[in-house]
Amino acid sequence: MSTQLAYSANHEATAAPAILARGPWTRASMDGTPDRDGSLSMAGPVLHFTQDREIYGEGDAADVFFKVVSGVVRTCKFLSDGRRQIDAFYIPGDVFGLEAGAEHTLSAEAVCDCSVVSYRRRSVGKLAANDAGLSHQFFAYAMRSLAQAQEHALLLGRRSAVEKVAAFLIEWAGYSPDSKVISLAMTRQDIADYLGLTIETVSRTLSQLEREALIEVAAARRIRLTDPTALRNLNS
Amino acid sequence: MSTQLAYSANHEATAAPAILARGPWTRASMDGTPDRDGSLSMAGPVLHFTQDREIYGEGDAADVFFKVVSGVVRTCKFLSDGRRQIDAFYIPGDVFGLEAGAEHTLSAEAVCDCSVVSYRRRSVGKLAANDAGLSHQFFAYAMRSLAQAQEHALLLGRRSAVEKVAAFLIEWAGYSPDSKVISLAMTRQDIADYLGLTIETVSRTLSQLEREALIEVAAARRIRLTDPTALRNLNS
DNA sequence: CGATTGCTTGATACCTCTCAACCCAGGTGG
DNA sequence: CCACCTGGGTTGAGAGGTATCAAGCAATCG
Repeated sequence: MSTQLAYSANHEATAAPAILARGPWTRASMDGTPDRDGSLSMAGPVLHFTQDREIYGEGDAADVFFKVVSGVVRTCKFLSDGRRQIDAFYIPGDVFGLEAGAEHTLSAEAVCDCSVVSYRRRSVGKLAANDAGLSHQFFAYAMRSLAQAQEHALLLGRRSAVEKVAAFLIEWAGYSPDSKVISLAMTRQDIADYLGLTIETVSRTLSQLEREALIEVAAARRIRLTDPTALRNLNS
Repeated sequence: MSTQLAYSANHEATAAPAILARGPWTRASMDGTPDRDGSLSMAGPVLHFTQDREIYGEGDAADVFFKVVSGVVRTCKFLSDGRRQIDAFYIPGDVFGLEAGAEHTLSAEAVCDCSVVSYRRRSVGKLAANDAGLSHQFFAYAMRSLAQAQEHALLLGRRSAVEKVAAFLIEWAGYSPDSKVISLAMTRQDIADYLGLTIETVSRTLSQLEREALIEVAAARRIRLTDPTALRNLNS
């Protein structure tokens, strides 16, 4: 938990701007999001969620969407027997929960204690109708999410456990202030459900990578990339 | 090959309208696509591709996108060692190849001989800028594709081979005129790469389902769903 | 402290892959 | 016309990777 708080604090300090700046094209952030173009009036209240609290469920009315202020959020789907597939993690600055239809197609939950801003979708729709630029932003947002989902499908369908874990580490190194040390907000179970593996396989694979001196597991949630290049080469 | 031709002919006969009507919210079709709202002038020439011909490659300039007229198209990604993940199949009426960025993020190939109409993206963008309805259609299209990709990720990450194959059969039964008999345009390899399996596992699983009397493999590309309900129950 | 939670590790089972042989239908050319 | 070849599909035997089941460890929290 201390690691989680450290992680959150980390991002709260650098805050949204830095993360938005890092690359809107690789994350589900939106430069055109209301509070960036000055029309802050559209933003609803900031909401707080404690760890593992559901933000919305699959099938819930999608009349609002959110932007992460601090902490980390996950979106996921469930099978009736409880199997879970995590679709994406969202870090400060990222937008999630935006839908075309009336209902959410996934659930969203707080990975750690986190706060999010909500936006009424209706008012955004009206705004977009009069603002070609903004509506293009929405399209771009959707297509960016799509590209990520497709990359994720490739990983799930065609990569081995080592490759999956390596890809995960590299992805998160990119979001870390120090790209050599990763502070994870999520549990092994979250990682497993994101990669389509079991918790044990994730753990074993991390141990294996440590044995091979590619990484160093300083603490369970704190991983140093000893050899990022070799790690990257695992994914051809 | 005879089965493929039969399949194509089938769809050519009923043609785009029927397939669009079947449910734009489950497929990557677009009601707002130019040739539907009367501005047919925007459509480029109809192009023909023979089986397995590449329509565009990952990284190619995405200045045009396409709509299937007849036949079936697949979009996919490759790893450097040749592993392939098929992202989606497109049937007549479906739009594919639309991007937010300048480049295609996937490759597209002809599953069987097929013809497609091309559209210049630039002109569509201009049109959308003046037409809130159309630009919303683009957003809806992207979000629909996203929802499909997420469902696909759940399948890839959390379902067993039988469940995957059953899901595939049920999906295609939905696109078939007779929902009990499926005519497949794609090879076992295509199915395998779509489901994240090997060709042998697909074959074995189909045999198993036939042994259990859930399906009947009339011909390699022609499958009758003997017990659709049981098949559906496999996916909880 | 004892209990709980998250994580690691081990032993084993099982599912899917790999490698290989074979079948079958269609097309080709002698 | 038939032998042959080819491509797609099926099936089998065995290997391997990941899951399952179970135990143990460390940190946190009451």
